[in-house]
Amino acid sequence: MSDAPADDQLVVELTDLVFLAAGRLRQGFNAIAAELGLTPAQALALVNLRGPAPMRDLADILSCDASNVTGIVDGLEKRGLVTRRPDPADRRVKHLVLTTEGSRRRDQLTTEANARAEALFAALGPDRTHLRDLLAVVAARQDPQP
Amino acid sequence: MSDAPADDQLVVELTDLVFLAAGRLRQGFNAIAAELGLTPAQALALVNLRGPAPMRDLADILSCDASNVTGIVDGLEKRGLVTRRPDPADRRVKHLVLTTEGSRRRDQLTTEANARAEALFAALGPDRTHLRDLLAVVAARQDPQP
DNA sequence: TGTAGATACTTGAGCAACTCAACTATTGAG
DNA sequence: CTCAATAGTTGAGTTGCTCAAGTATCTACA
Repeated sequence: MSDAPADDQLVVELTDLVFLAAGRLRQGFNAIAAELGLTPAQALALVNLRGPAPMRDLADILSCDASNVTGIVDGLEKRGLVTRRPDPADRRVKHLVLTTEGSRRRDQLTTEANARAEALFAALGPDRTHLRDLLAVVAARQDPQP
Repeated sequence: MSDAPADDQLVVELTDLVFLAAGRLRQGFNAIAAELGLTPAQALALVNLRGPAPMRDLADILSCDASNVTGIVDGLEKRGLVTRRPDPADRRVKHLVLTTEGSRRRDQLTTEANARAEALFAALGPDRTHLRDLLAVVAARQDPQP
């Protein structure tokens, strides 16, 4: 059995550091979103819109209620970044399609967010692959506790 | 110069993994908070209350507006977990003091949250120290971009 | 075919968590 | 003594979310 208090301390440190890194990344993302006139949720939806896809799919990706997506997409549509296109094969479904401007804004968002992330991880140098591998092990765990 | 597209891909992976790990940790924390009848913000405030401290300090720790703390502490006080004690030396200040029940609930929260975090990081084995060291490098960076 | 149950989306009510501006009470510095 | 700064509160407003209910449509099966 290993040293329990030291173990505890390590887990606390890990938790704090993960939250800190995520916080920096999110803060950067939100700042760019704001520059582009988007709320964080709208920006998050936008970067997850590649091809045309039903609204339901977006709700699944964002793992939130469908009614939430309605509001977020309303905002994107009002800004002319996205349109709802009815699916002829299933008239319940509306596909979300990026407009030209929406596509442009989405690319800008991902590019700039990536640049910020790049800057954040730059200090690691080649160890970045190592960090990824370690985090991948954590990610591979099934959701613990019901 | 290194391979730009591959670099980009790595940064995207790192970003996703950090968000995923943070998401799991937060989800676990919020679940425990809910079990204890606390909202996430209340739980976060509670774990950051050690000794008696001015409300201002808590606002700084949580890096949020002072008026936000007022509401959160109202909730904790209504649940009997915390009391406001006026500072005799500076009558503008109110110190937040944990009640016995508040202390108990706080310990429970930290203990259980730690157990969940422990479970999340368990798959790493001894590599946990390595992960911490890498994340510490990231954390050491000054906030990039103004 | 007809109908019962599932599914996609919307609407409305409501809550949590936040910010900002304005206010009161108090303190500290000149 | 006065004036700017600070601690805390209040109220208005926003965002992001959930849940319940409703409409329209689809699917399966008896």
